[in-house]
Amino acid sequence: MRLSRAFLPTLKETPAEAQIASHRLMLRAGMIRQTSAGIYAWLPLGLRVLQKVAEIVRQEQDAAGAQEILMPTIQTADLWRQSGRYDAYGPEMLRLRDRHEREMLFGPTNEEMVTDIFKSYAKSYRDLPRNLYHIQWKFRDEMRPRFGVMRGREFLMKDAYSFDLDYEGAQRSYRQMFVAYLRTFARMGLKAIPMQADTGPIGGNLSHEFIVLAETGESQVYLHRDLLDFDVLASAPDRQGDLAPIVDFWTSRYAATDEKHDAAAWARVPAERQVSARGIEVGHIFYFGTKYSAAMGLQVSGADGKMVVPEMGSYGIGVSRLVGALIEANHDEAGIKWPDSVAPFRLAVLNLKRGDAGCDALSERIYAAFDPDAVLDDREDRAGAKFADADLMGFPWQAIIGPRSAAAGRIELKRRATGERAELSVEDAIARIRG
RNA sequence: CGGGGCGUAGCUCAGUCUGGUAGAGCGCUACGUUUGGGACGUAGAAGUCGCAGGUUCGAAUCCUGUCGCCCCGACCA
Repeated sequence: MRLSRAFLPTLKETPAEAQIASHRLMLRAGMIRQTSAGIYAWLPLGLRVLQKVAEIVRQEQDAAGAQEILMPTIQTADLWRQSGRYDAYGPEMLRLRDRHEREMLFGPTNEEMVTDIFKSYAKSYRDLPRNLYHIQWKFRDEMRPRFGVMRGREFLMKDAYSFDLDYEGAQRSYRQMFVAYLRTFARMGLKAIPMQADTGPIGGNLSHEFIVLAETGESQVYLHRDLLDFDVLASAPDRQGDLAPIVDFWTSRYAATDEKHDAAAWARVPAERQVSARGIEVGHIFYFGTKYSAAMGLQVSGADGKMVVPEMGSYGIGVSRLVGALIEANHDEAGIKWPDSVAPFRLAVLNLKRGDAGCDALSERIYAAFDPDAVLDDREDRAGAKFADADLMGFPWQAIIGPRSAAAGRIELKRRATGERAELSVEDAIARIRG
């Protein structure tokens, strides 16, 4: 992408409405544009990140055996009346009427719908277990949207729904998702810690919130430092095998949000291993038994010929919220510092002297090596403006090409995250960026 | 939904108290000078002052209503 032709509008000043870093930076970097309270248009830079985040989520869901579908945003009230949630949900649900005065709604979640769909086809115990997920826009009419995409009304969410024959199976499905979540967030460079969450009327211990630590987090959290030190990606899980040991490792160390905080248990964590911090919830998994399967009339024939009501769980990841959380966890005064795996572009090529034969040639060479995963700043701007924009938009690598070094056939390579710089030949720079 | 605040140029804001024909900086356009961390000069374009009523000779300014947005709280992926 050549910046001289790109729609990547950056702002020098911060729009007044933005309070927290991620919101400020998303507006300044031209990632999003608010269209009304809690509702945003995603501009090219933001959309690329959103898609990269979604793709990592997708890969890990697929690896965990879940299968992608896509359910509609608009649902009928009838479906929700079957579960009793149409009346229970309250004004958070955006209710609509179509031209025939039929009652509709913009889905805040999809338990009813997925259960209804699954019910149409699943007839036998052989049709289980299954896990279906989709990545779709949701709407919750929050009383008070805030913090940009962190707490919007419309948001992109991955939600998966598991169907199992019995509680043992539901536990296995839960563990698959638990492990998939650990890997998903780790691949984005985030330390997301599973913390015991409210299980509502079901009870048990099969509900966890995945929390990313960030200064601007909405809730206070307490955890054992072991959980932060553990390298999730160091070994690949055996998904066919027993995942319980992995889950046990995470759940045997103390980790709780404010609401679930247990001072007595916390006191048993060695003082030097105690971490108390602010956190952002980026995922939530839970088992809810037969709540929806029973309400929606889902049952299948068991091996013994008797009808069985499947056990279900649901597993959410706030995809659009993650973009905000990623920035909260990776920024400085100058702007965003994207982790490689989710960066909108891997490299920014800053041609500091457009028209200089050496600068132009080197710029084009290194740009061509990474296009379309690179931007070329070929604008008619001064060097300072280019540095500022590249730092703001947070590309992991900057290839800085000025007449001084270009004359010697060399460029300056800067790593955004660390500020580290090196003067290299184009070939060496390309190799370094490829990693 | 309770409490508070704000709507004036693309952005950040002044002007409102005390009514008198619309302002600044940044950004944008043109030209010149600059050229490694958001340059400088000159000239220029750009605003139904959120919207609707009302008061007044005259309203961004006063009054009434309304819509929108932000912050704190309760609530929440």
